[in-house]
Amino acid sequence: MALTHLKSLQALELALRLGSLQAAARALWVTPAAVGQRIKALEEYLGIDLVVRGRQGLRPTPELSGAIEHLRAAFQELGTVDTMLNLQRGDEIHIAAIADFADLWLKPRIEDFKAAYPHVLFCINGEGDAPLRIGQIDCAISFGPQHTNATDDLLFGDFLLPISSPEIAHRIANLALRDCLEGWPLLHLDFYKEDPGAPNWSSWIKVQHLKRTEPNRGIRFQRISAALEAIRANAGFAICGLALLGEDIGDGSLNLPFPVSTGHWTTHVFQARFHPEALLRPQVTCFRHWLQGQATGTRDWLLQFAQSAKASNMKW
Amino acid sequence: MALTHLKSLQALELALRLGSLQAAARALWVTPAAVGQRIKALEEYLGIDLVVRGRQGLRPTPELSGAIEHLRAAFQELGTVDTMLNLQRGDEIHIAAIADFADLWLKPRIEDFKAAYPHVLFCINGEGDAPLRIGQIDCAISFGPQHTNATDDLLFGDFLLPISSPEIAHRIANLALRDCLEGWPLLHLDFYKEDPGAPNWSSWIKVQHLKRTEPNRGIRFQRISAALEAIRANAGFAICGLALLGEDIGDGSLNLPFPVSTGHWTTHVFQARFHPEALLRPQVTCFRHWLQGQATGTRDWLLQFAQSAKASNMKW
DNA sequence: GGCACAGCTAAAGATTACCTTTAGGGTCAT
DNA sequence: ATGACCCTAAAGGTAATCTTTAGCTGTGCC
Repeated sequence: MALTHLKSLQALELALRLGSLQAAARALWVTPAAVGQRIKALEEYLGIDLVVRGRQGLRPTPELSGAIEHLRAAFQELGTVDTMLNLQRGDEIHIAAIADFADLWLKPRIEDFKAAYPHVLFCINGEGDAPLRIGQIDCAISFGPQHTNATDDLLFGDFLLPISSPEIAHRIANLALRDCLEGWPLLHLDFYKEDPGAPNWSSWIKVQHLKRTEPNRGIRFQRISAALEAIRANAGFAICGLALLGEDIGDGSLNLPFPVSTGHWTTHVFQARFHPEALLRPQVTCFRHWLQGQATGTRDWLLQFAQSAKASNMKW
Repeated sequence: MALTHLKSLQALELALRLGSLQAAARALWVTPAAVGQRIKALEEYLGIDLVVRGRQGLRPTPELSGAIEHLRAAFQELGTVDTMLNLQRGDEIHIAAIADFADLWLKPRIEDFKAAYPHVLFCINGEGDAPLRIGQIDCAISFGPQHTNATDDLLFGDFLLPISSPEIAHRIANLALRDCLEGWPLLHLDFYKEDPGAPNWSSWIKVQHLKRTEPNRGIRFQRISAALEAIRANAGFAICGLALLGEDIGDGSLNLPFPVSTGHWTTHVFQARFHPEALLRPQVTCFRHWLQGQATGTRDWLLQFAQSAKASNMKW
């Protein structure tokens, strides 16, 4: 009374769906003869014919026709099971991401993914759960001119605005706008230096008509995270992309002392390129979709934020 | 990329559904160790645990939990496929039925069943597609007092009414009712003789207050079909159950020259008894349901027919 | 605690299902 | 015709999967 000939049923379903034994054989990674044998075994077990080899492909016999839709549904479900279980498999995803992006955007979010797929290990820029292996970059995330080819996923461009510590923001709150910067150190982030659209202090001050001596003087930072650290310690002001600040804006640990309307979009964008071979692994594809979803969230958040400049020209 | 470990998935689903490896092993007709191996093989292939052996049964791990419902659905569908294909298998169903019932009710209808399940062969009272084999009665159909036990399926009781050929019906159409029978032969069917509720000519005529000499005289028939033949040849009248006449009433090849209100229900009923072991074969169970459905159809038809006596007291 | 019992696990050998290979026979288009 | 394509048949080998046997672990009972 037990269900037998599962492999025969599988072959039968595939052969009917694909229309030929050969196609089914390719899908199953076996020889066409094996598929024929599987089906024949079931036919002989049942004592009835199941398929007729007609011109241009296979056709089911009347005896089988009633069961076909159930057969198809069954293997559809099994396919889903297969995918879901494969997603839970142990796998290492190796990511090479520009350091600031990895530290400030990717790593804080990736715990969310790891919670859903606990057996997936990450190696980000050589560090993480999985050890570094040579030649194993599944996903590279860069910041640069937008590529229009299909192999790159656009994540988002950023929105740059001066930031400071809450303390400094408080101290300048009552000053006239044009005097706000005078006297404070200006921190310069190398990160955006190549971006033709990203403002530096010199250009931003000129556009905003602020009073400021020596706008190019100040400390240069190669790493945004180091600059943020300095800013939290009241070291001065920096022009930084909001997307990388994440919670720091919302929870008040960093402030935006100038109107949103003074911000500018970068022309460079963050984009991810996946190794085509890596996308054969369901985990990688799953991660890709997750990454796209997260990026869309950030993009929408930035858009809404920048939009708010028009609605209310408030200081933050 | 092909779906593998089908047997493992089957064992997994069964073990989870039944709650233990042992129960699954019984269902699959293998040893418990084999079930454990199947599941373990899948676990090792995936590299993740799928079940935990907790107190009182198996429980799925979080990694598996999301896929369980799909797994269950898949094997539910496959079970349906299995049943449907098994129904199409070649099988012989051996029926012992009281002859008149077999000839007049069962055989005319059974073509319908055979069309749906072309590979099922029937042997009815030793005749038919399948040869007679000793000790192989799957279903016995009798006419007698209704059994109240669960092993007998009630099919229907019959409704008895005088019948004649159309010609005779036409000839008596203008006579006074009480003179209708006088002069015609009365045919007696042995079939209903044991039934205490079934009228014979003598009792029927007395109740209807007809004028008739020697109501017990006439020809006796052991087989209803022979009597019907005679009636079609204008041999006279017979009191017969309508269920066995089938199309003959509807298409006018036999007539009911007296009002429906003069009819009587039998106290005996047709009932089917299936061999318990035979019911393990899906074809037999399927036939049983078909038989019940057909019997219900006849029962409803009879009821509606008898009911019509009250609505319109018309002659047929 | 000691003990039997039930259910799962481990290891090894046996068996069977299943696959590949090779060869052959249809059908269709050139 | 003839070659391409696809399915079928038969034979042999491989690997999956089963059984057997023994051992382990927790549970209930004395």
